[in-house]
Amino acid sequence: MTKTDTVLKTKLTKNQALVFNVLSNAAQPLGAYAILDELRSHGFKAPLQVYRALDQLAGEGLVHKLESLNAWTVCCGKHRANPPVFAICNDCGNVTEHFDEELVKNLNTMSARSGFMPDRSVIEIHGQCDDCGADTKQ
Amino acid sequence: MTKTDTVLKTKLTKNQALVFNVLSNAAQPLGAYAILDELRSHGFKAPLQVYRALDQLAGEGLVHKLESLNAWTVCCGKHRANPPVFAICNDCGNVTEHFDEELVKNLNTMSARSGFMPDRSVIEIHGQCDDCGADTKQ
DNA sequence: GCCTTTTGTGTAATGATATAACATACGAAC
DNA sequence: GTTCGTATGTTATATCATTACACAAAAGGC
Repeated sequence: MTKTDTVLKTKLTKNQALVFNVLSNAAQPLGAYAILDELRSHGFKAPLQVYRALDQLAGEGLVHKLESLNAWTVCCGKHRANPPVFAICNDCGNVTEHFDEELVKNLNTMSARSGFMPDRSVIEIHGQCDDCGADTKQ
Repeated sequence: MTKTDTVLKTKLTKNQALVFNVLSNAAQPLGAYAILDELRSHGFKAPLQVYRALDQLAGEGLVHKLESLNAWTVCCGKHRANPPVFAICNDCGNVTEHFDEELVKNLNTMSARSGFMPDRSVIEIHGQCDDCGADTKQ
């Protein structure tokens, strides 16, 4: 717990709240075992305590899993029903969450062409963020 | 080796060719350890033999990793420079590879807004495929 | 040729991520 | 206050991936 004990939108259980707060205060996405280590001082001893909380939080849309990093981050909260798009910087590791109506339409159109019914979308773009790009332009 | 010993586009090493053929003949994406098991009869003994081949094949664009499944599949070969989009059926597990110029444009536009330079995109849509959707309609 | 360098391969050990199975505690409903 | 569902605790294990080191085979210079 470093920055803030974030206001919770939903009634969370003790473990869910602990995990959510660790993620809220993290500068970058964390792996489940990193979260576990953060919470050992609160009595956490086993990965399952973390995974259970993460699964429940993800189910409520409060956190997302970054599949290509095997890491977790809090939801920015700005994308209503739209699937999130993550931009992941190869250099500094920063991750930003975005959403785009047009892109969602495209995905739906594309899915419809083959009769596919989308349910959950994983969109993660790896590349170089603005800051790191600026750094390398001498 | 069941269906065909697929014609190779590039000069592959022995292990790369073995792994590529296993994936070519698989109905669905395979995990690295499933590939390993398929190749034990060819003398494979350690996961690294599989992972090395997969990394090299992925580098040449001959196979893709499905990040949300931790599994691997051959490239359909139809998407030139465009990032692939995978549709993954929750029910039957079938995975189809697509691409879409419009979608790529959207991703690029979206990235440009925040000064992000895309390099590699992971786009995986989970849902229900046409066949499985038809099954559940009465 | 034959030496050197690069690339591919073999093997063991370990690290990192995730889940199964079962036991216990706690709060709400009745 | 007993029952029942949900949350939690704990151990063990499954699954996915890499490190470190050794050896072999092909490619190029001379």
